[in-house]
Amino acid sequence: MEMKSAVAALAALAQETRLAIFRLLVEVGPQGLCVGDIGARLRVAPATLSFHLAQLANAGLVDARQQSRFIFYSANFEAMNGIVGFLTENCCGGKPCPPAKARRRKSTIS
Amino acid sequence: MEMKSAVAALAALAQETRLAIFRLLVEVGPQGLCVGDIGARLRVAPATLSFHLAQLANAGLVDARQQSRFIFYSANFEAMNGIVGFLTENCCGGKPCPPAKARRRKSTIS
DNA sequence: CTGTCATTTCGATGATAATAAAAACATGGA
DNA sequence: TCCATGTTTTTATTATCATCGAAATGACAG
Repeated sequence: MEMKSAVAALAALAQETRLAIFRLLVEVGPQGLCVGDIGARLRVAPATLSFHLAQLANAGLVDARQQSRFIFYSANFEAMNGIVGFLTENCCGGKPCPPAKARRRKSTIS
Repeated sequence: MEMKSAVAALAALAQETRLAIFRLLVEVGPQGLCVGDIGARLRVAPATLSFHLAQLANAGLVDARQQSRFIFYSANFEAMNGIVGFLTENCCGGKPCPPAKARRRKSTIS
């Protein structure tokens, strides 16, 4: 994952409603939830919810699949893995964030 | 780390200039860099840089210490650890993001 | 085809963010 | 003290974001 998509993914999660949506989708697993159910559980108006889902989908954090008349959104765990990996590699020096010791690993991004 | 501070930390990193600043500070280690040096290396105007550093500091991602006439900013690795931990626990189900086993076909209907 | 339900798009509005020039605020040396 | 330098605030401008009602789109059942 490079800088630009990392910023996009972080920005997608850096919003209370969207983070709540994503966490809910993580919780329910690969099956996901349809838009109406998400809105009902988080108390988000349809238009607002659609807006946030579009941003999450655009950032690659969620996938959408049509099932009957409903559209089910589910968390994309690979994308999440990518974000965690990016942060770990680029912002922790590759380790689970060491205790401020000599660090000379260089980042692999330009 | 709870939801609100997680959003704040993610928002602080969800900006190209700030992410670049933070990565630079991670790279140079605990010693950090003074504002002028950061600005010189990233080509950011003083006022803009101060604005972003304030946001990073406010989110707890960087620490500032005065040294002579200069103010050195350094990455706060614990805070970074906290973010990674939050994402892993809340958005990956506690695991390093599960395998692609239960993953269905990805039919994004954008 | 037609009606209905689920979701998205449109249009508008208030809120927040990023940027930079200029002024103000430190801090340390002369 | 006074000056020079490093950093932050102020002020203003511009751009982007979050929200919602209303209208439009899309999908299925009959």
